Amino acid sequence: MPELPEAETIRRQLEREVVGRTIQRLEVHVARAAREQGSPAALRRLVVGRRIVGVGRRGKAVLLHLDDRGPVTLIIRLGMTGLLRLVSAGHPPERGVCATLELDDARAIQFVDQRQFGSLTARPGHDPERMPEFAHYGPEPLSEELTPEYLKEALGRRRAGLETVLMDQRVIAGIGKIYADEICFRAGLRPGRAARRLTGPMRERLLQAIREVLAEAIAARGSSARDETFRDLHGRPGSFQQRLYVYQRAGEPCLVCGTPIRRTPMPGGRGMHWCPKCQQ
DNA sequence: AGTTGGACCTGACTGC
DNA sequence: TGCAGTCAGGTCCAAC
Repeated sequence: MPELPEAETIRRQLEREVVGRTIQRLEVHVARAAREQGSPAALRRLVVGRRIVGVGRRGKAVLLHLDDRGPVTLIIRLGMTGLLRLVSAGHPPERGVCATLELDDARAIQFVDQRQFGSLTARPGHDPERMPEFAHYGPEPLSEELTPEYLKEALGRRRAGLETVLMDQRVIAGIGKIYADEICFRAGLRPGRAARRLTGPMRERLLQAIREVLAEAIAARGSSARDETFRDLHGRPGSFQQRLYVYQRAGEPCLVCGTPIRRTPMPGGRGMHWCPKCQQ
């Protein structure tokens, strides 16, 4: 599932490849991909003919900033299985391709999304903070806005478990299942521990773990774990799956102490992976 | 307000 | 071999 590191990997690659190009055509192969916009035609009207002037990211979403005048942003939400692929024009839309953005240089960006949880939405302006999608989003985890004081405030009133809170985009934007598991491990904290029961030193460890894990995962161009379909813009897998300590490792020995990794359900039935010896 | 559970989706896997 | 059931978990929504 594409989370912040995967979205950032795609953002960096798009920035190198497509800034300056104009969107000549937009083919929507699966109408559901434009559901947030209302219709494929409405989406087409807003993006076709506009030039890509920058590529951004907010949380797990990739942002294509279009036009200097009459600014529009194409918000690409990857959902569970979404990815972008840069292909040559005329490349046939294979199974799973939901939309094709044809550029003016005989190339195209394909939006591939098996499970169709992702979406494409165009909004006026370039500032994500003014878009309804991100109105409730918490700070970017790698920005200076994420401070020990903020964490104390944000975790302090939450009765829920730490992992649940880490995955709440209102608290911090961009963390999903894989990195929530890994951050908890790196911080030495059990994912089920009540968020508001963290001490000051624990929050310090948590903050450091968030920054380290996400930065390392970006450097590794994301994770393509066991049942992860993630591929970057050029179709290559990431490599962070080789450095996962707990995610999807239930029953296997902890890489630090050898204790079998445990999997326990969190509210909603999803599993948290953790080491009973390394995590308090 | 915070929390929980279900719905949306499809492919991979499991068990009979 | 086939087929029903289960799991995966990002995000939104309804209900407690």
